[in-house]
Amino acid sequence: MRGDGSVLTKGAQARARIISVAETLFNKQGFDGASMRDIAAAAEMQPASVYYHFESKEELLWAVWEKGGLELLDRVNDAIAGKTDPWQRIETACIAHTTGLLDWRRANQALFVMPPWHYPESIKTRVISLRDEYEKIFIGLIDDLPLRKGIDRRYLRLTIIGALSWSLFWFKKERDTPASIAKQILSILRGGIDAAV
Amino acid sequence: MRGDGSVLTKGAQARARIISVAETLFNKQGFDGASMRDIAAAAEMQPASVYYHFESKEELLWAVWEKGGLELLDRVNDAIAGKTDPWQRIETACIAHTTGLLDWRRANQALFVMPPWHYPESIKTRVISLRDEYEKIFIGLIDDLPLRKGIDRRYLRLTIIGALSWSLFWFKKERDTPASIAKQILSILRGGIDAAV
DNA sequence: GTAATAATCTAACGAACGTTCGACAAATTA
DNA sequence: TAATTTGTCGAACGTTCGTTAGATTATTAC
Repeated sequence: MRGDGSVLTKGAQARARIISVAETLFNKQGFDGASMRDIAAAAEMQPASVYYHFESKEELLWAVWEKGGLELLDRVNDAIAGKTDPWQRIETACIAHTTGLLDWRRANQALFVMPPWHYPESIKTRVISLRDEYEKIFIGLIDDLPLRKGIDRRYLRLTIIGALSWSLFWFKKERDTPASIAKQILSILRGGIDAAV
Repeated sequence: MRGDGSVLTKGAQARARIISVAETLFNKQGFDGASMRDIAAAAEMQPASVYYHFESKEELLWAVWEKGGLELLDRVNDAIAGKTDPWQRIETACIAHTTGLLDWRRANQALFVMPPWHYPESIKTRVISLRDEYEKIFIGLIDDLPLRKGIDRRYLRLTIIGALSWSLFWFKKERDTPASIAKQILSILRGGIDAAV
Protein backbone atom coordinates (compact mmCIF):
# COMPACT_ATOMS: atom_id res chain seq x y z
CA MET A 1 0.00 0.00 0.00
CA ARG A 2 1.29 3.38 -0.99
CA GLY A 3 1.04 6.77 0.65
CA ASP A 4 -1.88 7.92 -1.45
CA GLY A 5 -3.91 4.83 -0.65
CA SER A 6 -3.46 3.17 -4.02
CA VAL A 7 -2.08 -0.33 -4.22
CA LEU A 8 -0.25 -0.03 -7.52
CA THR A 9 2.65 2.14 -8.58
CA LYS A 10 2.00 4.60 -11.34
CA GLY A 11 3.96 2.38 -13.67
CA ALA A 12 1.93 -0.70 -12.84
CA GLN A 13 -1.25 1.25 -13.39
CA ALA A 14 -0.10 2.40 -16.80
CA ARG A 15 0.95 -1.13 -17.66
CA ALA A 16 -2.43 -2.50 -16.71
CA ARG A 17 -4.21 0.21 -18.68
CA ILE A 18 -2.16 -0.54 -21.77
CA ILE A 19 -2.86 -4.28 -21.50
CA SER A 20 -6.55 -3.57 -21.10
CA VAL A 21 -6.92 -1.35 -24.15
CA ALA A 22 -4.66 -3.61 -26.19
CA GLU A 23 -6.87 -6.54 -25.25
CA THR A 24 -9.88 -4.72 -26.62
CA LEU A 25 -8.21 -3.47 -29.77
CA PHE A 26 -6.46 -6.72 -30.65
CA ASN A 27 -9.74 -8.51 -30.45
CA LYS A 28 -11.72 -5.89 -32.33
CA GLN A 29 -9.23 -5.19 -35.10
CA GLY A 30 -6.79 -8.08 -34.96
CA PHE A 31 -3.13 -8.00 -34.04
CA ASP A 32 -1.99 -6.43 -37.29
CA GLY A 33 -5.02 -4.20 -37.54
CA ALA A 34 -4.40 -2.52 -34.20
CA SER A 35 -1.38 -0.25 -34.42
CA MET A 36 0.76 0.86 -31.52
CA ARG A 37 -0.52 4.35 -32.25
CA ASP A 38 -4.11 3.14 -31.83
CA ILE A 39 -3.23 1.45 -28.57
CA ALA A 40 -1.35 4.45 -27.25
CA ALA A 41 -4.21 6.77 -28.15
CA ALA A 42 -6.73 4.52 -26.39
CA ALA A 43 -4.49 4.46 -23.33
CA GLU A 44 -4.19 8.23 -23.56
CA MET A 45 -0.47 8.44 -24.01
CA GLN A 46 2.11 8.84 -26.73
CA PRO A 47 3.27 5.81 -28.74
CA ALA A 48 6.77 6.16 -27.37
CA SER A 49 5.49 5.88 -23.81
CA VAL A 50 4.13 2.42 -24.49
CA TYR A 51 7.67 1.30 -25.17
CA TYR A 52 8.71 2.24 -21.68
CA HIS A 53 6.43 -0.52 -20.41
CA PHE A 54 6.71 -3.12 -23.20
CA GLU A 55 9.75 -3.66 -25.29
CA SER A 56 7.84 -4.61 -28.42
CA LYS A 57 4.37 -5.10 -29.81
CA GLU A 58 4.78 -8.84 -29.56
CA GLU A 59 5.65 -8.68 -25.89
CA LEU A 60 2.51 -6.65 -25.39
CA LEU A 61 0.56 -9.35 -27.18
CA TRP A 62 1.99 -11.93 -24.85
CA ALA A 63 1.02 -9.85 -21.82
CA VAL A 64 -2.55 -9.70 -23.10
CA TRP A 65 -2.53 -13.41 -23.75
CA GLU A 66 -1.14 -14.28 -20.35
CA LYS A 67 -3.64 -12.13 -18.52
CA GLY A 68 -6.57 -13.67 -20.37
CA GLY A 69 -5.27 -17.19 -19.91
CA LEU A 70 -4.64 -16.88 -16.21
CA GLU A 71 -8.02 -15.28 -15.69
CA LEU A 72 -9.77 -18.13 -17.45
CA LEU A 73 -7.71 -20.64 -15.51
CA ASP A 74 -8.70 -19.07 -12.21
CA ARG A 75 -12.29 -18.82 -13.24
CA VAL A 76 -12.59 -22.51 -14.00
CA ASN A 77 -10.66 -23.55 -10.91
CA ASP A 78 -12.82 -21.40 -8.70
CA ALA A 79 -15.96 -22.83 -10.25
CA ILE A 80 -15.14 -26.45 -9.51
CA ALA A 81 -13.54 -25.80 -6.14
CA GLY A 82 -16.55 -26.70 -4.00
CA LYS A 83 -18.00 -29.58 -6.02
CA THR A 84 -17.34 -33.27 -5.60
CA ASP A 85 -19.66 -35.11 -7.99
CA PRO A 86 -17.69 -35.80 -11.17
CA TRP A 87 -20.49 -34.95 -13.56
CA GLN A 88 -21.32 -31.81 -11.66
CA ARG A 89 -17.66 -30.83 -11.71
CA ILE A 90 -17.26 -31.19 -15.45
CA GLU A 91 -20.52 -29.38 -16.11
CA THR A 92 -19.48 -26.51 -13.88
CA ALA A 93 -16.11 -26.33 -15.60
CA CYS A 94 -17.75 -26.34 -19.03
CA ILE A 95 -20.06 -23.53 -18.03
CA ALA A 96 -17.16 -21.52 -16.66
CA HIS A 97 -15.14 -22.15 -19.79
CA THR A 98 -17.91 -21.08 -22.13
CA THR A 99 -18.92 -18.12 -20.02
CA GLY A 100 -15.32 -17.01 -19.76
CA LEU A 101 -14.92 -17.13 -23.52
CA LEU A 102 -18.23 -15.60 -24.52
CA ASP A 103 -19.12 -13.18 -21.81
CA TRP A 104 -16.51 -12.29 -19.46
CA ARG A 105 -13.48 -11.10 -21.27
CA ARG A 106 -14.56 -10.85 -24.85
CA ALA A 107 -11.23 -9.43 -25.71
CA ASN A 108 -9.45 -12.67 -25.10
CA GLN A 109 -11.70 -14.79 -27.20
CA ALA A 110 -9.70 -15.07 -30.32
CA LEU A 111 -6.42 -14.56 -28.57
CA PHE A 112 -6.49 -17.26 -25.98
CA VAL A 113 -8.37 -19.75 -28.02
CA MET A 114 -6.73 -19.42 -31.38
CA PRO A 115 -3.38 -20.95 -32.05
CA PRO A 116 -0.70 -18.39 -32.67
CA TRP A 117 0.06 -19.82 -36.07
CA HIS A 118 1.56 -16.72 -37.49
CA TYR A 119 3.39 -15.49 -34.44
CA PRO A 120 7.07 -15.89 -33.61
CA GLU A 121 8.37 -18.99 -31.91
CA SER A 122 9.15 -17.21 -28.66
CA ILE A 123 5.50 -16.33 -28.14
CA LYS A 124 4.16 -19.54 -29.60
CA THR A 125 5.83 -21.70 -26.98
CA ARG A 126 4.62 -19.55 -24.12
CA VAL A 127 1.06 -19.61 -25.38
CA ILE A 128 1.13 -23.34 -25.93
CA SER A 129 2.41 -24.00 -22.43
CA LEU A 130 -0.32 -21.79 -21.00
CA ARG A 131 -2.91 -23.71 -22.99
CA ASP A 132 -1.46 -27.00 -21.86
CA GLU A 133 -1.76 -25.98 -18.26
CA TYR A 134 -5.36 -25.04 -18.87
CA GLU A 135 -6.18 -28.33 -20.53
CA LYS A 136 -4.75 -30.21 -17.56
CA ILE A 137 -7.81 -29.16 -15.60
CA PHE A 138 -10.03 -30.94 -18.07
CA ILE A 139 -7.80 -33.97 -18.23
CA GLY A 140 -8.26 -34.37 -14.49
CA LEU A 141 -11.99 -33.81 -14.59
CA ILE A 142 -12.48 -36.34 -17.38
CA ASP A 143 -10.29 -38.90 -15.63
CA ASP A 144 -12.77 -38.90 -12.78
CA LEU A 145 -15.80 -39.55 -14.96
CA PRO A 146 -17.38 -43.01 -15.00
CA LEU A 147 -17.48 -43.61 -18.73
CA ARG A 148 -18.86 -46.26 -21.02
CA LYS A 149 -16.28 -48.85 -22.05
CA GLY A 150 -14.23 -47.95 -25.08
CA ILE A 151 -14.43 -44.19 -24.77
CA ASP A 152 -11.08 -42.58 -25.58
CA ARG A 153 -10.62 -39.90 -22.96
CA ARG A 154 -8.35 -37.81 -25.11
CA TYR A 155 -10.83 -37.64 -27.97
CA LEU A 156 -13.55 -36.92 -25.48
CA ARG A 157 -11.63 -33.98 -24.04
CA LEU A 158 -10.93 -32.56 -27.48
CA THR A 159 -14.54 -33.06 -28.48
CA ILE A 160 -15.84 -31.23 -25.42
CA ILE A 161 -13.43 -28.34 -25.64
CA GLY A 162 -13.88 -28.11 -29.39
CA ALA A 163 -17.64 -28.13 -29.35
CA LEU A 164 -17.78 -25.57 -26.55
CA SER A 165 -15.15 -23.27 -27.98
CA TRP A 166 -16.60 -23.34 -31.45
CA SER A 167 -19.54 -21.41 -30.02
CA LEU A 168 -17.29 -18.40 -30.41
CA PHE A 169 -18.21 -18.52 -34.07
CA TRP A 170 -21.96 -18.78 -33.82
CA PHE A 171 -22.90 -17.37 -30.44
CA LYS A 172 -25.62 -14.72 -30.61
CA LYS A 173 -26.52 -13.26 -27.27
CA GLU A 174 -30.11 -12.73 -28.35
CA ARG A 175 -30.58 -16.43 -28.79
CA ASP A 176 -28.26 -18.33 -26.45
CA THR A 177 -26.59 -18.01 -23.08
CA PRO A 178 -23.15 -19.44 -22.41
CA ALA A 179 -24.50 -21.61 -19.61
CA SER A 180 -27.26 -23.10 -21.74
CA ILE A 181 -24.80 -23.85 -24.52
CA ALA A 182 -22.52 -25.71 -22.15
CA LYS A 183 -25.37 -27.65 -20.58
CA GLN A 184 -26.93 -28.66 -23.87
CA ILE A 185 -23.68 -29.81 -25.40
CA LEU A 186 -22.74 -31.80 -22.34
CA SER A 187 -26.17 -33.36 -22.18
CA ILE A 188 -25.96 -34.42 -25.82
CA LEU A 189 -22.59 -35.99 -25.18
CA ARG A 190 -23.59 -37.65 -21.96
CA GLY A 191 -26.67 -39.43 -23.16
CA GLY A 192 -25.80 -39.92 -26.81
CA ILE A 193 -28.00 -39.07 -29.74
CA ASP A 194 -28.95 -42.34 -31.39
CA ALA A 195 -32.55 -43.31 -30.71
CA ALA A 196 -31.70 -46.97 -31.27
CA VAL A 197 -28.92 -47.27 -28.69
CA MET B 1 -10.45 -25.67 -76.28
CA ARG B 2 -7.85 -23.36 -77.71
CA GLY B 3 -5.51 -23.69 -80.66
CA ASP B 4 -2.53 -24.78 -78.57
CA GLY B 5 -4.50 -27.55 -76.89
CA SER B 6 -4.85 -25.81 -73.56
CA VAL B 7 -8.26 -25.33 -72.07
CA LEU B 8 -7.66 -22.01 -70.35
CA THR B 9 -6.74 -18.62 -71.71
CA LYS B 10 -3.42 -17.21 -70.63
CA GLY B 11 -5.26 -14.86 -68.34
CA ALA B 12 -7.23 -17.61 -66.67
CA GLN B 13 -4.05 -19.56 -66.10
CA ALA B 14 -2.37 -16.60 -64.47
CA ARG B 15 -5.43 -16.00 -62.35
CA ALA B 16 -5.48 -19.57 -61.16
CA ARG B 17 -1.77 -19.50 -60.40
CA ILE B 18 -2.16 -16.34 -58.33
CA ILE B 19 -5.05 -17.80 -56.36
CA SER B 20 -3.06 -20.94 -55.72
CA VAL B 21 0.04 -19.23 -54.36
CA ALA B 22 -2.06 -16.75 -52.41
CA GLU B 23 -3.91 -19.66 -50.83
CA THR B 24 -0.62 -21.08 -49.62
CA LEU B 25 0.84 -17.81 -48.43
CA PHE B 26 -2.30 -16.55 -46.70
CA ASN B 27 -2.45 -19.75 -44.75
CA LYS B 28 1.23 -19.89 -43.94
CA GLN B 29 1.74 -16.24 -43.04
CA GLY B 30 -1.73 -14.85 -42.50
CA PHE B 31 -3.55 -12.26 -44.60
CA ASP B 32 -1.57 -9.32 -43.29
CA GLY B 33 1.66 -11.25 -43.17
CA ALA B 34 1.60 -12.13 -46.85
CA SER B 35 2.29 -9.06 -48.96
CA MET B 36 1.26 -8.55 -52.55
CA ARG B 37 4.97 -8.55 -53.32
CA ASP B 38 5.32 -12.00 -51.74
CA ILE B 39 2.39 -13.29 -53.71
CA ALA B 40 3.60 -11.80 -56.96
CA ALA B 41 7.07 -13.27 -56.43
CA ALA B 42 5.64 -16.72 -55.73
CA ALA B 43 3.54 -16.45 -58.87
CA GLU B 44 6.64 -15.33 -60.76
CA MET B 45 5.41 -11.95 -61.85
CA GLN B 46 5.61 -8.31 -60.90
CA PRO B 47 3.32 -6.93 -58.19
CA ALA B 48 1.65 -4.67 -60.70
CA SER B 49 0.65 -7.63 -62.84
CA VAL B 50 -1.39 -9.10 -60.02
CA TYR B 51 -3.56 -6.01 -60.18
CA TYR B 52 -4.47 -6.76 -63.75
CA HIS B 53 -6.29 -9.87 -62.48
CA PHE B 54 -7.55 -8.72 -59.07
CA GLU B 55 -8.54 -5.21 -58.27
CA SER B 56 -7.40 -5.38 -54.66
CA LYS B 57 -5.83 -7.64 -52.08
CA GLU B 58 -9.21 -8.16 -50.50
CA GLU B 59 -10.76 -9.32 -53.75
CA LEU B 60 -7.92 -11.80 -54.05
CA LEU B 61 -8.70 -13.02 -50.56
CA TRP B 62 -12.28 -13.56 -51.54
CA ALA B 63 -11.23 -15.52 -54.61
CA VAL B 64 -9.14 -17.80 -52.41
CA TRP B 65 -12.00 -18.18 -50.00
CA GLU B 66 -14.53 -18.98 -52.68
CA LYS B 67 -12.35 -21.58 -54.31
CA GLY B 68 -11.74 -23.35 -51.01
CA GLY B 69 -15.35 -23.21 -50.00
CA LEU B 70 -16.70 -24.56 -53.25
CA GLU B 71 -14.14 -27.31 -53.27
CA LEU B 72 -15.13 -28.43 -49.79
CA LEU B 73 -18.79 -28.22 -50.72
CA ASP B 74 -18.25 -30.43 -53.73
CA ARG B 75 -16.14 -32.84 -51.76
CA VAL B 76 -18.82 -33.42 -49.16
CA ASN B 77 -21.61 -33.62 -51.70
CA ASP B 78 -19.70 -36.16 -53.75
CA ALA B 79 -19.01 -38.24 -50.67
CA ILE B 80 -22.63 -38.65 -49.65
CA ALA B 81 -23.98 -38.97 -53.18
CA GLY B 82 -24.23 -42.76 -53.27
CA LYS B 83 -25.26 -43.49 -49.69
CA THR B 84 -28.76 -43.88 -48.36
CA ASP B 85 -28.45 -44.95 -44.71
CA PRO B 86 -28.73 -41.78 -42.59
CA TRP B 87 -25.95 -42.72 -40.17
CA GLN B 88 -23.68 -43.74 -42.96
CA ARG B 89 -24.43 -40.49 -44.77
CA ILE B 90 -23.54 -38.29 -41.83
CA GLU B 91 -20.41 -40.29 -41.10
CA THR B 92 -19.28 -40.02 -44.67
CA ALA B 93 -19.93 -36.29 -44.65
CA CYS B 94 -18.00 -35.86 -41.40
CA ILE B 95 -15.04 -37.74 -42.79
CA ALA B 96 -15.10 -35.66 -45.95
CA HIS B 97 -15.37 -32.47 -43.93
CA THR B 98 -12.45 -33.34 -41.68
CA THR B 99 -10.34 -34.69 -44.48
CA GLY B 100 -11.04 -31.61 -46.55
CA LEU B 101 -9.93 -29.35 -43.74
CA LEU B 102 -6.91 -31.28 -42.57
CA ASP B 103 -5.51 -32.96 -45.61
CA TRP B 104 -6.72 -31.85 -48.81
CA ARG B 105 -6.39 -28.16 -49.12
CA ARG B 106 -4.41 -27.12 -46.12
CA ALA B 107 -4.35 -23.62 -47.41
CA ASN B 108 -8.02 -23.09 -46.83
CA GLN B 109 -8.08 -24.28 -43.29
CA ALA B 110 -8.01 -21.06 -41.43
CA LEU B 111 -9.62 -19.17 -44.24
CA PHE B 112 -12.77 -21.11 -44.78
CA VAL B 113 -13.27 -22.07 -41.22
CA MET B 114 -12.46 -18.88 -39.41
CA PRO B 115 -14.94 -16.06 -39.31
CA PRO B 116 -13.72 -13.02 -41.14
CA TRP B 117 -14.00 -10.91 -38.04
CA HIS B 118 -11.58 -8.28 -39.11
CA TYR B 119 -12.43 -8.11 -42.76
CA PRO B 120 -14.61 -5.57 -44.53
CA GLU B 121 -18.35 -5.97 -44.72
CA SER B 122 -18.37 -6.68 -48.44
CA ILE B 123 -16.28 -9.81 -47.99
CA LYS B 124 -17.83 -10.80 -44.70
CA THR B 125 -21.28 -11.20 -46.20
CA ARG B 126 -20.01 -13.28 -49.09
CA VAL B 127 -18.09 -15.59 -46.78
CA ILE B 128 -21.03 -15.99 -44.45
CA SER B 129 -23.36 -16.87 -47.27
CA LEU B 130 -20.90 -19.45 -48.55
CA ARG B 131 -20.67 -20.94 -45.08
CA ASP B 132 -24.44 -20.98 -44.77
CA GLU B 133 -24.75 -22.91 -47.97
CA TYR B 134 -22.23 -25.40 -46.68
CA GLU B 135 -24.02 -25.86 -43.38
CA LYS B 136 -27.25 -26.59 -45.23
CA ILE B 137 -25.80 -29.95 -46.19
CA PHE B 138 -25.44 -30.87 -42.54
CA ILE B 139 -28.85 -29.54 -41.65
CA GLY B 140 -30.32 -31.95 -44.18
CA LEU B 141 -28.26 -34.89 -43.03
CA ILE B 142 -29.14 -34.33 -39.39
CA ASP B 143 -32.83 -33.93 -40.20
CA ASP B 144 -32.81 -37.47 -41.50
CA LEU B 145 -31.27 -39.00 -38.37
CA PRO B 146 -33.47 -40.98 -35.97
CA LEU B 147 -32.57 -39.23 -32.73
CA ARG B 148 -33.38 -39.71 -29.09
CA LYS B 149 -36.25 -37.55 -27.87
CA GLY B 150 -35.27 -34.09 -26.74
CA ILE B 151 -32.17 -33.66 -28.86
CA ASP B 152 -31.97 -30.15 -30.27
CA ARG B 153 -30.91 -30.61 -33.86
CA ARG B 154 -29.34 -27.16 -34.09
CA TYR B 155 -27.12 -27.72 -31.09
CA LEU B 156 -26.26 -31.13 -32.42
CA ARG B 157 -25.16 -29.68 -35.74
CA LEU B 158 -23.04 -27.04 -34.07
CA THR B 159 -21.55 -29.62 -31.74
CA ILE B 160 -20.59 -31.92 -34.59
CA ILE B 161 -19.12 -29.24 -36.79
CA GLY B 162 -17.39 -27.60 -33.84
CA ALA B 163 -15.82 -30.77 -32.51
CA LEU B 164 -14.65 -31.82 -35.95
CA SER B 165 -13.35 -28.43 -37.02
CA TRP B 166 -11.53 -27.86 -33.75
CA SER B 167 -9.21 -30.65 -34.80
CA LEU B 168 -7.53 -27.98 -36.89
CA PHE B 169 -5.91 -26.86 -33.67
CA TRP B 170 -4.64 -30.15 -32.38
CA PHE B 171 -4.27 -32.41 -35.38
CA LYS B 172 -0.86 -34.07 -35.65
CA LYS B 173 -0.48 -36.25 -38.66
CA GLU B 174 1.89 -38.57 -36.79
CA ARG B 175 -0.85 -39.46 -34.35
CA ASP B 176 -4.25 -39.14 -36.03
CA THR B 177 -5.89 -39.44 -39.39
CA PRO B 178 -8.77 -37.22 -40.43
CA ALA B 179 -11.02 -40.23 -40.97
CA SER B 180 -10.32 -41.71 -37.55
CA ILE B 181 -10.98 -38.36 -35.90
CA ALA B 182 -14.34 -38.08 -37.59
CA LYS B 183 -15.31 -41.65 -36.77
CA GLN B 184 -14.30 -41.44 -33.13
CA ILE B 185 -16.08 -38.16 -32.52
CA LEU B 186 -19.23 -39.36 -34.19
CA SER B 187 -19.13 -42.61 -32.26
CA ILE B 188 -18.79 -40.74 -28.96
CA LEU B 189 -21.74 -38.60 -29.87
CA ARG B 190 -23.86 -41.43 -31.12
CA GLY B 191 -23.59 -43.72 -28.14
CA GLY B 192 -23.06 -41.20 -25.38
CA ILE B 193 -20.37 -41.33 -22.77
CA ASP B 194 -22.08 -41.92 -19.44
CA ALA B 195 -21.59 -45.45 -18.17
CA ALA B 196 -24.79 -45.19 -16.15
CA VAL B 197 -27.14 -44.27 -18.99
C1' DG C 1 16.38 20.27 -0.47
C1' DT C 2 18.83 17.72 -3.56
C1' DA C 3 20.05 13.78 -6.11
C1' DA C 4 18.41 9.81 -8.40
C1' DT C 5 15.06 7.26 -10.67
C1' DA C 6 10.69 6.53 -13.12
C1' DA C 7 7.66 7.99 -16.57
C1' DT C 8 6.28 10.67 -20.38
C1' DC C 9 7.03 13.64 -24.17
C1' DT C 10 8.25 15.49 -29.13
C1' DA C 11 10.24 14.27 -33.21
C1' DA C 12 11.72 11.52 -36.42
C1' DC C 13 14.01 7.32 -38.95
C1' DG C 14 13.91 3.62 -42.08
C1' DA C 15 11.34 0.13 -43.92
C1' DA C 16 7.37 -2.01 -45.80
C1' DC C 17 2.91 -1.68 -47.48
C1' DG C 18 -1.15 -1.48 -51.10
C1' DT C 19 -1.67 0.58 -55.13
C1' DT C 20 -1.24 3.34 -59.58
C1' DC C 21 0.74 5.16 -63.93
C1' DG C 22 2.27 4.81 -68.37
C1' DA C 23 5.13 2.34 -71.45
C1' DC C 24 5.84 -1.97 -73.72
C1' DA C 25 5.13 -6.84 -75.47
C1' DA C 26 2.16 -10.70 -76.79
C1' DA C 27 -1.83 -12.52 -78.53
C1' DT C 28 -6.06 -12.14 -80.94
C1' DT C 29 -9.16 -10.23 -84.46
C1' DA C 30 -10.29 -8.13 -88.93
C1' DT D 1 -0.75 -6.98 -92.40
C1' DA D 2 -2.97 -3.66 -89.55
C1' DA D 3 -5.69 -2.69 -85.59
C1' DT D 4 -7.10 -3.96 -81.13
C1' DT D 5 -7.23 -6.20 -77.09
C1' DT D 6 -4.84 -8.72 -73.39
C1' DG D 7 -1.23 -9.21 -70.34
C1' DT D 8 3.17 -7.77 -68.23
C1' DC D 9 6.59 -4.60 -66.79
C1' DG D 10 9.65 -0.96 -64.28
C1' DA D 11 9.23 2.75 -61.41
C1' DA D 12 7.27 5.21 -58.27
C1' DC D 13 3.58 7.65 -55.01
C1' DG D 14 1.72 8.36 -50.68
C1' DT D 15 0.83 6.29 -46.38
C1' DT D 16 1.41 3.70 -42.35
C1' DC D 17 4.04 0.96 -39.55
C1' DG D 18 7.15 -0.48 -35.42
C1' DT D 19 10.56 1.55 -33.17
C1' DT D 20 14.24 4.77 -31.32
C1' DA D 21 16.85 8.98 -29.52
C1' DG D 22 17.06 12.49 -26.58
C1' DA D 23 14.95 16.10 -23.97
C1' DT D 24 11.74 16.96 -20.23
C1' DT D 25 8.75 16.40 -16.34
C1' DA D 26 7.02 13.83 -12.28
C1' DT D 27 7.97 10.98 -8.41
C1' DT D 28 10.75 8.82 -4.90
C1' DA D 29 14.90 8.32 -1.74
C1' DC D 30 18.39 10.30 1.07
